[in-house]
Amino acid sequence: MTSRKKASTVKLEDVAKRAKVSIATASIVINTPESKRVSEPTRKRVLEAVEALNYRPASYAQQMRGKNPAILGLIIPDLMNQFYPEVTCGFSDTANQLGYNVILLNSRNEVAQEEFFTDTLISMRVAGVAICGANSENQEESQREKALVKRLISQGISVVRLDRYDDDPICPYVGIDNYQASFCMTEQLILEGGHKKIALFVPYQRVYIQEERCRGYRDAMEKYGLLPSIFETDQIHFTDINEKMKALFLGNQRFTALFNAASDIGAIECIKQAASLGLRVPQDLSIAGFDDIYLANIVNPSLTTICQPKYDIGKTAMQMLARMISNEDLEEKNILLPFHYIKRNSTIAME
Amino acid sequence: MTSRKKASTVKLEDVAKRAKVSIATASIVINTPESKRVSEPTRKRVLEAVEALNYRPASYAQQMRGKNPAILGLIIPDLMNQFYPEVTCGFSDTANQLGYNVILLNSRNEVAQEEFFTDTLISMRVAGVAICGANSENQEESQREKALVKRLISQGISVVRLDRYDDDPICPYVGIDNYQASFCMTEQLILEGGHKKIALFVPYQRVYIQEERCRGYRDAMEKYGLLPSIFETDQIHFTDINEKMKALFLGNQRFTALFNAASDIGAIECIKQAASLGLRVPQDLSIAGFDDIYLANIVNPSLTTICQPKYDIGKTAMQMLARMISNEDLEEKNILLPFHYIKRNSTIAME
DNA sequence: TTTATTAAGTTAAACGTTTTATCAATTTTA
DNA sequence: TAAAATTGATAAAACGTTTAACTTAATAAA
Repeated sequence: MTSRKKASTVKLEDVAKRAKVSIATASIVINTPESKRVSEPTRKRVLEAVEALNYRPASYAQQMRGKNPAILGLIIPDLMNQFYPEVTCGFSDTANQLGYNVILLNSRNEVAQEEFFTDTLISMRVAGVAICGANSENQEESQREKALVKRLISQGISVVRLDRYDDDPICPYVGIDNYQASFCMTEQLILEGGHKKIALFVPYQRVYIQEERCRGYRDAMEKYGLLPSIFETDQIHFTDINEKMKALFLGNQRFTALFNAASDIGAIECIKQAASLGLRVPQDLSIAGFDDIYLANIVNPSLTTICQPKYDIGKTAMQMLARMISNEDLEEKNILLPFHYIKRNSTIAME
Repeated sequence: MTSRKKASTVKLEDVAKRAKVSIATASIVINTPESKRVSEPTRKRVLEAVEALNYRPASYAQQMRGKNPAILGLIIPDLMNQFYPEVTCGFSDTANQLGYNVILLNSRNEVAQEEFFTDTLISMRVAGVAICGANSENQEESQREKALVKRLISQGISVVRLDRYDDDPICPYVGIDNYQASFCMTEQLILEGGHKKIALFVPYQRVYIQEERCRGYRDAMEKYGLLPSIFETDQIHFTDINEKMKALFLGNQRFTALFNAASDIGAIECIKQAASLGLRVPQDLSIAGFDDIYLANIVNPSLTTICQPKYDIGKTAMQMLARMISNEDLEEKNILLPFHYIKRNSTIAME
């Protein structure tokens, strides 16, 4: 990066000169409109100068004087994934309403990027950070990610976690009850679809929320005396989906339903693979996903899934962050928002 | 917004104290690693203190000293529209690579929001702004939007425009040649599809790029001696699409092709409406869109369209902005990136 | 008249960092 | 030995804004 010279902009001094008053007076006019300390004609002259020069106080100088910056960081793993623009919207719309600005940081699922961003955010002395962590590849990355959150907190920056959380909560989080959601979907497949052999697909990276989904599935199956069957799959590049599906749905095991608890994206990939294997969805095989991205309703057949309140997750995280920043104590440290089971055409329903 | 107190963070003074040196020395160690002005043991003590306290210089103080901020603004109309996350990615990935951070501002297609954002960005003294303007409802809004760009420029802030541009260029822009793209699509429908009666749908808001698309369509039609038929439609809520389609494709005019030049989103809506009217696409009616959003390839039938290089538009805008900020003069003020005609299943092809 | 009070402003310090100028101590050169 | 140069560190100013403390002049109260 080439070094850059600061562009000169209009400053309070210019306003004061034009209005023929001291800098202090100009500042008072601008900051305390109700103050009686300035006569009407003087106030008018200052405001005219502000208007004429289009003056806006430099926020860096205000910040130096002790004002907390109205800047927040939002770290997300992948803006191209349909899930995140909606979360981002919820977060940033709410932030704007509350008078904050948002620095968007797209980590591309790399912890190293997140670490770099963290340094930047500390430098900026942002008021708060919302983070939706990268898909950690392994234990070491998970640790680095945790360290990074702790580093932010140790610098006096408020942090909330989005969507993904942890069994060892180092900061508040906002998400849904993944256990309940997974339990609910499994139960629906059993009761509504009449399935007895249901396979669960989860990613190799067993982050905490994925474990929760496994647990929900397992408990639901056991509640109805059915045998849980959990399979780890490549949910990033889908390299082994085809092979696993062939074994499960064409072999002699004859599963009748597939719950891809990792994501809708993955479930849609499963629908594609089913077609290539000559399986009809949902007649031969019911497929369910998780997230309810926009695509879920477009794809053919449309996808039965768990709807996560994406916009609300972003919105709630922002509201939470605002409260943390102004040191209100949170009545509840973690917030689980309601989810919805959405029945579409990729699963059968018994009459 | 409640007033907020600044959180205390570790400062250079703390580092200096811990290392038992002056603030100046600490600063020198941190900023000029190659400098010979500090002895090895001293340097080591300082770096240890930095490490121990996890010190990062406050960027607002650096900014006050004259360093240009590494912050840019990106104003987009609607993050929920699939088009923009991709542009945003291209922009912000490139920005991060060049050492900049990006404030994302989602105007929700409201000029008033854009004006508010502009104030904020001026306050922050950002180095540059990339703006993709709101869909102006009328002439007055268009003017306000232009005024806002001029205001930024007058404050010494570099500005580029994305995707949407103008006949009166007040700043550089990045996009595609909408005239050529529209001409190309129309010509393909004529030559490849053998169509003679092709309807063009454009939005009521005739922004400049929409005019360009009209012009391209018209010229292509006239080149082959065909009659242009341009229809203004509600491309926001699609309230009159159904009615217009009924008239054109079920009436006695018998158009055989529809080019929705406004967007893919609109074209996909047209496909839906065609189905509800009992028209088969593409057998009864060919439909083409504009943008090539992700959905275009998912929808059934998949959509023939013009592919805009979304990621590259963002990336190129960022590179341009970087050059403007460092005062390199641009060899070309405006950049039109290549587009592609993409044939899919929503249009017929003669053998 | 003298003394408070009020009105309408101004001065100057502070915020955290960088950098220029300065200084003291040491080493080199004449 | 004295002068000059070098080394290693520091003091202080500057950046743009806010604000507590202060000033001056006019007015009101005693």
